[in-house]
Amino acid sequence: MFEPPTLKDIANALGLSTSTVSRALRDTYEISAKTKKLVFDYAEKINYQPNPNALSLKERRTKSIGVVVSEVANHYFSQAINGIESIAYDRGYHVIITQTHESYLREKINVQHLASRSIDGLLVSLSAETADTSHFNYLHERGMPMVFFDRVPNNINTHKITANNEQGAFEATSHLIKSGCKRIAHLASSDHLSISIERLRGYTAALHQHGLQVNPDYIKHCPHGGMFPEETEHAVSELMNLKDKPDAIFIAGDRLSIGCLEVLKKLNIKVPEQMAVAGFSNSNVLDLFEYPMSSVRQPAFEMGEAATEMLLQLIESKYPVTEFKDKVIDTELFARD
Amino acid sequence: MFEPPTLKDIANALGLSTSTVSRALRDTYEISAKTKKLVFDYAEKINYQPNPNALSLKERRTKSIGVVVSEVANHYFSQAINGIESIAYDRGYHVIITQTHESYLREKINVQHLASRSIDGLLVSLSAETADTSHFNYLHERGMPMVFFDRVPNNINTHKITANNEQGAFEATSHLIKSGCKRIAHLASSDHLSISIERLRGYTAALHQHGLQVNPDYIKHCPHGGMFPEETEHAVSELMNLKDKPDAIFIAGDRLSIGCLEVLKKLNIKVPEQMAVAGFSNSNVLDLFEYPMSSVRQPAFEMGEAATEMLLQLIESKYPVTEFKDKVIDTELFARD
DNA sequence: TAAATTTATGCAATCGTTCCCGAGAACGAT
DNA sequence: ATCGTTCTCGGGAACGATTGCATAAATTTA
Repeated sequence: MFEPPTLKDIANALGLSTSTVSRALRDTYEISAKTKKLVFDYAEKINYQPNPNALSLKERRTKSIGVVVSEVANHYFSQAINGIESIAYDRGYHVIITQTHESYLREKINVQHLASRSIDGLLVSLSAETADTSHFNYLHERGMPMVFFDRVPNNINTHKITANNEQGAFEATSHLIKSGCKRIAHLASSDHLSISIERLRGYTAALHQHGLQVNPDYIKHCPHGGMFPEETEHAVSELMNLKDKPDAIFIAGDRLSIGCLEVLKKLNIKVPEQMAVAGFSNSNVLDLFEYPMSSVRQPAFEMGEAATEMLLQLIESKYPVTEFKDKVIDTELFARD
Repeated sequence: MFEPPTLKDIANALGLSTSTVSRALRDTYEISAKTKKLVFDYAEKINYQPNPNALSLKERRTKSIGVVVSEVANHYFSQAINGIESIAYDRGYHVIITQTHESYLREKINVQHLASRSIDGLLVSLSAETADTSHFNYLHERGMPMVFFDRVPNNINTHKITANNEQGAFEATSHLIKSGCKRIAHLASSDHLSISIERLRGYTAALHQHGLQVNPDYIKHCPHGGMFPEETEHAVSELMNLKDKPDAIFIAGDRLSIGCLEVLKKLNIKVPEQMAVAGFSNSNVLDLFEYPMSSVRQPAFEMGEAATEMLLQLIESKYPVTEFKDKVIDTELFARD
């Protein structure tokens, strides 16, 4: 049905060979000016576009990069994607976005799919379920360029870019403490994620620094990052059923924040009077509340940009890269009362 | 660097020809069982994956569809995309997502890019800026299968799927009236979009039915659908500067709703005491407010599914399709007080 | 005028895959 | 022994683009 014109079409119409047409279009020195003009004009007229599949086959690259994130509905990721696209488009690369919905299996399938689509490189933020990264190791060992951002593995030697999670968590927790909270709980994503570990570290550091005890009962992990509402509900309920209820919660993520607020509303617990809340989130909607929650913002757009820069550097490098960067970008605390 | 195995590699290793290997892998009847076994096992061992570019070149199709939406951060679109992916993946298609950010130029570039990537079909929701659809007409005339959803053009004859915008707007506006509001303003996206026209129609119908006048000063359009904060701010300020201020606003979209609430908060106008608000939105975060706004939900996931079904039908049809559906799905009003 | 050089173009291989042919072997039937 | 089938398999031409090499014509040089 949809049959775009090819080099051969131009060649036949003009009584030239495909090689001449090809060279004319690519403005090679060995083609005469008038032939070039002839070809240019005709190509323009029929709106010729080179077939990208033929090109990819020949050049052995697709000029497209794959992106693996948990969900585009997450504000952090949608902003990061905007950063990724801004760089990629500028450099002539296409971006293929896939979502894991925090599922390990989905991640594996997506990565497999992307690799089989012969993309030039991979930009990844791990799913909450992912503990085993062998599907990435496999590709990495075979030379597939990849850069991790936000949620990074520790056993793959490549560029990584993360927010300063420990600092962000420290500041948010400290803010809660300074607001007068004493019993601060922590609602976290799955416990093996790099971001979870780092944010937990910041949280405990803040407690220690202010002479508060770390109460293990106050720390709740959601293995699927709050992807299932029941998960969050269960965690928050457990906190509320403690005999020594927390008076604040430091929440480790966007989706968890929204989920947690939903549960608190359902339980009819007033925020912030009965329960102070602060956490990581890139959603500006949270500012619309009568009493907005304090939030740690990650520089999502910049992280997307930086990760893409790094990936393109890997892709376009003539020699195998052996020195890898581990870039950490500071977060920003938007303190509210 | 990353050189996946090819048919030839298998053929050489096994002392067969590429055609035999090809046929063996595709389980053709003319290959003996033991040869098949041999090939299968070896292919399995080296994890052979057919080169998709070579396949696309040969088969003249890419098994991927392009999606054009304004923003993935919009909850309506992120849910629609989930619907699209659920169908597409099941049927073995890949999904390439592009964002217009409500820009006509960006849309044109993206569509051009997608077409040049020789995708098999297109799933489109128009940008707020788009008045001229000739970039789609051009492709459509040449036989590119395409399905429009949500924001549809009226001069392209193909499958379309929309929410019942008029009904939704009517219900939301009626709800405001029944809550006692008399001077109901309407904050809309750009005035040539199909959704804007239909929602405006529902809004005026509701006013008429309840014996209220339609005041043109109360109707404000944002040409970029609130993509720029100043746009919304300007529109809302104008409403607030009227000598006969509205007592309610019916808002035509997700982004506009959030933008409008931001402005109202900034102007220190209490919702809903000083200003009742209702509108189209698929964001569940709005329910977290102390006084949640009533919202019209579109069945985004289902719309994505349906649009994809239709598109795949067009793509895979043996004969040119001439009968086109225009599916309208009902919205649902979530009334709050 | 013949040889050398430049200029402009075409031929053919290549990328990885499929598929139309055709080739050879095995086998049974005549 | 010859022929027609059937079963396996390989050769080679596509698909659309690029590119090294060959070649013809045009031009310059000796």
